[in-house]
Amino acid sequence: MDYLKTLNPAQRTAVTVGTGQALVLAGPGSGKTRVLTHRIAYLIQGLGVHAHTILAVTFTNKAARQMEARLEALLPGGAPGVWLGTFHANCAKILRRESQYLPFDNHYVIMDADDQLAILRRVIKDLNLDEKTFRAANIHAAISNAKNNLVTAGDFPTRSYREEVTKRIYERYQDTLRTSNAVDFDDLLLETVRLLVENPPVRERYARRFEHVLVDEFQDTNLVQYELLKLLASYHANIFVVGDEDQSIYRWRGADYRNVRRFEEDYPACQKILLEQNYRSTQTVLDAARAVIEHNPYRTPKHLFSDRGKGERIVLYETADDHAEAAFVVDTIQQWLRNGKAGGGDFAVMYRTNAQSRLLEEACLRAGMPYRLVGALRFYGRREIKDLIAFLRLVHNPQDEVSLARVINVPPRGVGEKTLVALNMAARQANLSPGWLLIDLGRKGSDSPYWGRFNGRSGLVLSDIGALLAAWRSANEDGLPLPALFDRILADVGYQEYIDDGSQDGPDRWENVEELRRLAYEYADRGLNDFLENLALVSDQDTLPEGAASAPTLLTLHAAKGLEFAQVFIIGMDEGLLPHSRSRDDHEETAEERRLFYVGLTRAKDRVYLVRANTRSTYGAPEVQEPSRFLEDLPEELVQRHGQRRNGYEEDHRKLSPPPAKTWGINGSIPWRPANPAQTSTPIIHQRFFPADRVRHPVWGEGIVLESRTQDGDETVDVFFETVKFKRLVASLANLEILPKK
DNA sequence: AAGGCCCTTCTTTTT
DNA sequence: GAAGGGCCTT
Repeated sequence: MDYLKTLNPAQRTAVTVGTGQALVLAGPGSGKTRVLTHRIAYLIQGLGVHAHTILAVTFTNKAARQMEARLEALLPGGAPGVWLGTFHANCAKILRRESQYLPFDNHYVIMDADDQLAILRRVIKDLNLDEKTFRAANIHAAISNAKNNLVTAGDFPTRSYREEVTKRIYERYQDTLRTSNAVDFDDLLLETVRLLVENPPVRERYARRFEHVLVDEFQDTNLVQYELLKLLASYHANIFVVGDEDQSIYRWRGADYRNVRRFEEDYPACQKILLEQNYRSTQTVLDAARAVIEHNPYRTPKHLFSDRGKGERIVLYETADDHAEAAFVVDTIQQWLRNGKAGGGDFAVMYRTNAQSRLLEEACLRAGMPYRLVGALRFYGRREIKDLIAFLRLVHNPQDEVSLARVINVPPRGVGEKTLVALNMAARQANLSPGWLLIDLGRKGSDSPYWGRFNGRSGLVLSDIGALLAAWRSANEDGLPLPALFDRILADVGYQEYIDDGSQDGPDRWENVEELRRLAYEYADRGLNDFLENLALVSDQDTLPEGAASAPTLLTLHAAKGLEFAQVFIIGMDEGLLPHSRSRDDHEETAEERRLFYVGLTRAKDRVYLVRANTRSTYGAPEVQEPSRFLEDLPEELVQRHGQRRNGYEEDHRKLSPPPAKTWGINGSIPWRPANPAQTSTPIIHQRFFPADRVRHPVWGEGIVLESRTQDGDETVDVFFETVKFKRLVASLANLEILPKK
């Protein structure tokens, strides 16, 4: 067992800990995933445990895949048979197998967030409720929250009018799911728990099967997940969990880091192992991160240490506005790339909200710099993708009312509100789902008993659609391969002509369809069911191509968990963004925002840049921003400040360089010279340009110097030109002429 | 029934 | 500054 030799003592203790319960509290970069994979390898190879009796649960598909890859490296042939996947994927698998005990059959479809909102909007309308008072999104949150806490529609409290109404919506929503032969994300977990609680023989079967249960990111489990684990481990009670309270960032999804403490109470004999050696970051990064996280109450103190040395100070850079913020990030990265001291894949840019990626993308495009964007794009959220998935879902499960409503008139074929209502009415009276009624209409035409329920024109149109659906279903049952089915649907409805309609983004949309088609090819031998299940459970966060990246990565702080990069930019270090305004008044939520910042900081191996903007456009209009309160937590000696003024040292600064007579620059604010010269600068050359200097460029004309610094034997000047706005120039090449002060 | 235009509203974070 | 909904016209 050579692989044990590569572990440090604490890691080895964790990997080889005896049976029973183990709680591994692992700081960032301490080899958490390593411990988990080695543990599995040790169980199989060292203790002779059968792979198929091991259940390993992760939160993201990305993490699951990563573990799979590492297992393959560790064990010859990998560890096939291990139930390795996300909570949701493992539950889907169990539900599919045990559908005989469930209120839906094994052709059930999984409703995503958009589908859920669509159902709720309709329910709210059907109940004649005011859509402003009862917003679908809020109701959705309430229902999801209930489900995460094991509260079913029947159990939903009615202490207030609002709760009463919510309960009614919840019930109707649940009815729609069932008549659609569907579950939502939360049902996957809740129904599995219910299955195991209500059917002792089934519980017994799974509990006996899973000799070992291992859990990653345990701090992010919610109550349903915790119960599920307890049920699954109820026979052998071998449960090995790994987590870090300080990295709990999914409270809003019901995650409760106190499950860590609950675990210790529920399993008093559990062995607790701390992993404190960090193999990722410099001591400066760790010290800064600790200074931040120590402001949070109720946590297990940890002493992370690193032997990587002190490293570079954290750069705090302030810009005039959000455009300059993005420009700074892109320019800085490009500088590193140009001098060959870093590769594109060394960089990550992190932000609190997806909306912040837009300006970054634009800046990258303008600079001609390739980048990888995680999430945000919402490939699966695109109209054309959702359309095609809806067709496929209908073939798989004609009861899916959400999908039917989505595509019954795609491409437009004359089915409007009236026809749809007629269809639904007829279906309800026939005690049949609209989808099945449609198929009957398609198969029998005017001989169908339902034909008479529609006027001539809509009857014709509906039976046409029904005929298509019926034909697709038979083709699928006769074993038509998935890609061929996909093509057939495209051809039958004339989808290409519909989506690539000569408009500007037509070709892009069609390209997306082809991308989905390519994906269908990969599932050719696994079939429609697996394809749909994966589409539902694989998120946009997982679309990031793996392997050595050569371009900077743009991602949210949430998506960054579990990853590491040589250099990390965290942008939007402003009050209202981080911490987010929605969490301002709640201590627990502010604490979570702090953990989010902590997660971001600890992703960095070598360098951190914290960037903020003095004004920023949130909706449309620019608004003045205050620096994030978290910046105050950083010890001054770990930080280098650059860019615009920052309260505190503003006064000193005025003495050093008198403000120019005329207000210039962006939004009327005046950039000043940094208080401390850059640590990295090599003062061999004499600095020629200073903030607020007026300069002339042969091409771009007159501009004003925002900032200048000497670095790597040259002087880099940031200039704001009237013509082309912000530019970063190398002084020796740019041929800049200094103009006399006005 | 469909498409176009204007209005509002909105933004956390994701399986 | 986008996307969805409501209201208008064809």
